[in-house]
Amino acid sequence: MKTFIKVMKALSDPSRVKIMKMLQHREMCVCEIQAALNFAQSTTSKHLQILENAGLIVSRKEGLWVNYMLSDGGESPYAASLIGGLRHWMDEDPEIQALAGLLPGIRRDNICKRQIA
Amino acid sequence: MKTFIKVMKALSDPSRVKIMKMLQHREMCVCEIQAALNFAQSTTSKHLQILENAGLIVSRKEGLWVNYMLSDGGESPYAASLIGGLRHWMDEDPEIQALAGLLPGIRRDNICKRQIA
DNA sequence: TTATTATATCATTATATTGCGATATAGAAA
DNA sequence: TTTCTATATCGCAATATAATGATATAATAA
Repeated sequence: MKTFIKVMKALSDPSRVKIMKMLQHREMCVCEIQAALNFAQSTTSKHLQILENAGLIVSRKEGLWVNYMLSDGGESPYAASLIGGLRHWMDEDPEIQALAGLLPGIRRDNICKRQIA
Repeated sequence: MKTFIKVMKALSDPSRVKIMKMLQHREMCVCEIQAALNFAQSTTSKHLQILENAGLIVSRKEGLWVNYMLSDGGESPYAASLIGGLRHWMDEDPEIQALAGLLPGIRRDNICKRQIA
C-alpha cells in the first residue's frame, strides 16, 4: 500500500507530470529541467527526489551533472503501469505540447556555465 | 492534465484506495463503507465525493440509501487504466485482506436502523 | 403535519505539500 | 589550496488536504 501511495502522490502534481513527459523525449540534467519549468533549483531538485523515491525515474551521475531519465518501472507494477500509460496520455495537452516545443532549445551547454569536458 | 491530476489525487489516499478495493467485491452504501473504515459519516461521504468526481466510482440512489460501485472508467483513459490495475494490485496487502475478511459481516440491514422496504 | 434515518455540506482544526531562499556537499578548474 | 559550478538539503511561509462535529437536505414512516 505504501509503495502504491508513494507512486500516486508523486504523480499528483502537474509539475512532476511535466517532468515525466519531458523525460520521455530524452534524459535531462537538473538545470535543464529547472529551465524548462522556470522553477527555483531547490524546487526542481525536490520534485526529482520525489519521483525517484517513487521508482518513476532514475539518475546517473556524469561529472558535475546528474542526469535523470525514466525508470523501467521494475520497482513496482504500479510504477510500470503508469510509466507506460503516461507514454501516450496527455500528448494533446497544450501545456505538454508547449513544453515539448521548448525542449530542443534547452540544452545544458546553453544553460550551464561549466562546459562539457 | 486537470483530469489526470484529479484521478491521481483521488488515489493518493489509503482510505480511498481501500474503498476502491472494497467496491471490487460488491456495491456498498455509505454507512456500510463508514462501518468498514471506522470513520465519521462526513469523512466517509467526502472521500466518496472525491472518488466520484474523479470518475472512479458511480452512485445510484435507492430510497434512503446511496449505493456506490466502481465506474467502468469511461470518463477517462487514466481512470480506466487505474480501475483495471487496482483489480489485482495490493490483493496481498494485509490491510486489504483484513478489510475483505470484514466485508461479509458488514451488511446494511445490520448497520442501518431503517429496514429494507 | 412531525419524527426519523441516510447522506451531503459547512466550519474548524491538525497535518501535509509546495514553493522559495539560504546553506551544504561534490566535482572540476585555477 | 581556493574558487567556481551543479545539485541536494534545510527552514520557513503559503496553500492544500484530511478528519471531525454541527448542520442541512431528502426520503420514509407515524
